[in-house]
Amino acid sequence: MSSDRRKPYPHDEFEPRWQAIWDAEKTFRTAGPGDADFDGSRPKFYVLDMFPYPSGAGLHVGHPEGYTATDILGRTKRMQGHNVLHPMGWDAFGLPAEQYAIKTGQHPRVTTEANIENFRRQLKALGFAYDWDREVNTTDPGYVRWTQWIFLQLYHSYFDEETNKARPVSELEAKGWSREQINAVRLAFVQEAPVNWSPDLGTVLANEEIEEWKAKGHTVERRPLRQWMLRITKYAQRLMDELDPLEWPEGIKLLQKNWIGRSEGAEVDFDVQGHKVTVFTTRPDTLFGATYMVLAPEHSLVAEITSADQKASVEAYVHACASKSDMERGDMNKDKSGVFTGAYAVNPVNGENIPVWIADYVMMGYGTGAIMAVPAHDERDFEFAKKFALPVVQVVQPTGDADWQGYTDPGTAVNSGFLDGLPTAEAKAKIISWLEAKGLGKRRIQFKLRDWLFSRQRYWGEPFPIVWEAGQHRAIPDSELPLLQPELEDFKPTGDPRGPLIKATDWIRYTDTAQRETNTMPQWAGSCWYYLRYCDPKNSERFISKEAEAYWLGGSGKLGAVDLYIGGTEHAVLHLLYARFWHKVLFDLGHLSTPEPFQRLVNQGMILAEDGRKMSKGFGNVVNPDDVVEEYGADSLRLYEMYMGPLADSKPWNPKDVPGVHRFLQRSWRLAVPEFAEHGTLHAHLRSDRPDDPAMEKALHRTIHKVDGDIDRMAFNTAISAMMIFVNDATKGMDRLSRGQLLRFAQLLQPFAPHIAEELWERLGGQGLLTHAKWPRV
RNA sequence: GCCGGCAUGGUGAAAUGGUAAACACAGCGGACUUAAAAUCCGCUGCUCAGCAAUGGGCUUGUGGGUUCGAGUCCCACUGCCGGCACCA
Repeated sequence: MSSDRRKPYPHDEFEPRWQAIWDAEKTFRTAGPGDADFDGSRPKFYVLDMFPYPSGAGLHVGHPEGYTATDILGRTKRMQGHNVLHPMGWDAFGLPAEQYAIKTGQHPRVTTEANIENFRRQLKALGFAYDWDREVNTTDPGYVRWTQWIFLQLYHSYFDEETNKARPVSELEAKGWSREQINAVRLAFVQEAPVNWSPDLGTVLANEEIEEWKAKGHTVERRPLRQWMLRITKYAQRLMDELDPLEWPEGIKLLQKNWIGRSEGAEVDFDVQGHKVTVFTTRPDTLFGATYMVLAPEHSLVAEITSADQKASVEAYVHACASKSDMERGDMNKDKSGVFTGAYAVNPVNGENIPVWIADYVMMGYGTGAIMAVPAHDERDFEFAKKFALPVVQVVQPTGDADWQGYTDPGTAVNSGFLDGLPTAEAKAKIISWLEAKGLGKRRIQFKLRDWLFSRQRYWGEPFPIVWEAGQHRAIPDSELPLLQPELEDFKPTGDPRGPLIKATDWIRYTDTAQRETNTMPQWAGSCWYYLRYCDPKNSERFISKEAEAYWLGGSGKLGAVDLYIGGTEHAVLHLLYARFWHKVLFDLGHLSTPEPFQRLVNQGMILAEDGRKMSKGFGNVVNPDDVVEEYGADSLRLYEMYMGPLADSKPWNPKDVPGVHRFLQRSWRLAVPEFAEHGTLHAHLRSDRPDDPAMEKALHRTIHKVDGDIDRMAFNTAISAMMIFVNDATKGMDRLSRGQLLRFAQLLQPFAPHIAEELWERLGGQGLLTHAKWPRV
C-alpha cells in the first residue's frame, strides 16, 4: 500500500467493532423497576417502532426509516438524562411461513427462526440502540401464554352499559344469569358468521385477501361458519371520543372515525302483514316520503312474507346473492337490482301501504338490514325507484333553487303533515318525539364498525384456550397456558372448515367427552399488546408487573401509555384500532392505568423506488439495505434516509444522493484525522487543549441550537444540513478547531451517525462511551 | 361518488406572514495528477441587454381574495397520491 494514498474513512473497520462492543457491554440495556441499577427519579421516554413481520425477503429500506427516526430521538433523550425504553421484536405468526410449510413440509417455526436471525443481524448492523434483552417474539411460548390469557380476559368479561366499561362475567353469575344469557354478552363470543371460504385453500380469507387468491386461480365463496368474534362494537363510542385528545395526525384520526362511522338517526317500526319490521334511518324527517321498503336478501322475514306468486323469483334472487362476496356486490355498484316480495308494509305515519322489495343494495350487517326508501331524497333509492318505476314523493323543499328530485341536503319539510314548514333538524327532533310517544320507534345511534371476526382456520397462530363439551364452550384454566399448537408433519389443508388442527386427534381430545377448539387467532392478536410486554418481557407471573406498568406506561398524567409510536400508515385503521380496543378492556379490568395505548403517533412516508413506483420484486427495483451498508456503511444509510426529506413524506430513493451524505461523514472524519495519517493519528492541533476560537465557537453554538430544535420537531433533514454547514465551515478553518469543539460536534452527531461519532469521541479522548455522554448545551 | 393529503429549479428539498430556492444531487469550469479515480476550489432558477464587470424583468400548479407585505392565510379550479366505497 502506497503511503501517499488517501486513507478512506474506515467505516467497514469501526462500525462492526462498535456494534460488537455495544452488544458485549449491553450498552443500550434499559434498567426498569426491580433492577438494581434502576433510577426511578429520572423521567421516562418510551419510544416505539412498529415491529416487523420477519419475512424471508429480509429488511426493506422502508424499515430503517422509522427505526432511525426513533433511534435519533431515543439516543438524544438518553443523553438528556431520560430512562429510554426503545425495544424491538417480531410479529412472527403469519401466513407466508405456513404456506412455505405446506409446500415443503418445513415446520413454520424453523422458517420463522431463520428469518428472525437474519432480521436481527440486519438491524444490529445498523447500530440501533435497542435493548435486545427486551426482544419479544409473538410465537414464543412465554408470549403466547399471555396472548391467550388476554383472550380469556375478554372471554370472561362483558360490557356493562351502565358504566360503559368491561366487567367480569362472574358478577352476572352472582346475579343468577344463565349460561346462555352470559354467552350472549361475553366480549369474546361464538357466532355463525358468513365468511370468505376457499375450498381449495382450505381456509377462510380476509376481505382484502380475496382478490389476490382469486387471481392465482383459487375459488372463494361466502359460507356461514361458526366463528369466534370480539365485541369491539361496544367500544365504538369510546374509540371515537378518546381519539380527540391524542397527539395523532388529524388524517389518521379521521380515517379511524370514518371506519367507526357514527350516524345519528332513528329506528322506525313498520307493520308488514302482522310482522314488525324495524328500519334504521338518519332522515326520520322524510318518513312521509317513504314510498317503498327494502329488506336485505338475508333478512330473516323474507321467506315468511313473500307471496306465493313471487316465491320463485325471490328465492332465485336470494340464492344469487348468497354466493357473492361483499366485494362482488360492490362491483354491481352502477346497476341496481332487486325483486318485489309481493308483501306490503304500512307506513306508520300516514297508514299508506307501500310495497316491500328485497335488494342487495341493502346490507344485513348494518342497521337492521331493512330500510324505508325515500326516493325523492336519497340517491340510491332514487336510482332504484327510477329503474323499477316506483313512486317518488317530495317531502323536503330545497334551500335555494335546487331540483327537489334527488335532493339529499337539509331543507324544509313539505307534504309531511304536522312536520310541514320545519327545517330538517327540527323536523327530525319532532318526528322522533312523535314516534317515541306512540311506541313506533326511537332515537338511535348506529355505527359502521362491525364486531371483529377473530378466528382463523390456520396452523401457525395461537390456538384458542377453549374446549367444547356437549355443544358448550368453556375456558381452560390459566394453569394450562400456554396452549401450543400440536406438532404436525403435514400442513396441507384438509378441506375441513375447522382448519388444519383437526388432524391432531390426540391434541384435540381434552377428556373423553371434551374436545379442543381447533381455530387459531389472527396475526393481529400478538401485535395488539406487544408494546406492553416490552416493559417486562420475562415476567412469568403476570403479562406485565404492576411496577413496570406504572413506571413505563402510567404516571405521566397523559391519556396514552407509549410516549411516541412511529410507523407506516398501512396500520392506520386495523392494528391501531384493535390495539386500542384491547388496551381499553385491560384498562377497564384494572390491569392498566391509562385508557389509551399510544399518546403520540407519527407516520413515516413511504420510500419509493428510483422510478417513483413502489419497490417490488416484480418491478425489480428493490434496494437492499445490506448492499448500502456494504458500500457506504450503516451511518451513511441512516443519514441518507433521514436526509431525503421530511419523515412523513413519501420520497423516491436516489442512489446518487447516498454518496452525498457519505462525503459529509468523510469530511467530518477528516476534521479529526489527517488525510495521509497512519491509523489512529490526529491532527497536531487536536493533540492538546487550547482556547476555543470565538468564530468557530459561534458557528458551533448556532449548529447545536439548530440541531436541538430540529430534533424536537423531528426535522431531521434540516438538522443534518445544519451539521453539513458546520463541517463545511470548519473544513475551511480547520486549524482553528479545538479538541473540545470537535468533541461537542461528535455528541451532536451521535444520534444520527453513532458509529463514526463514537469512534471520533474515543480517538479525541472523550470520557467513557459517547452513548452515555451528556447532550451538548448552547 | 365521498373523505383526506400534496403541488417550489434539471432532481431530493429549504423557508415563526418579511431578501424564494439553505443543504445536497446532477451539470459546467478550474486545481492536484503522466492519466484516471478520489479530493479540494468556483459557478449553477428562468429570461433580456452587454465583450465584460454589471444591470433590468419574471418566478412557488391555475384564477381570484385578505394584507404594507403571501410559497405560507381564505375561496374556486386543475392535476397527482392515499383511504372509504350502495353504511340508509
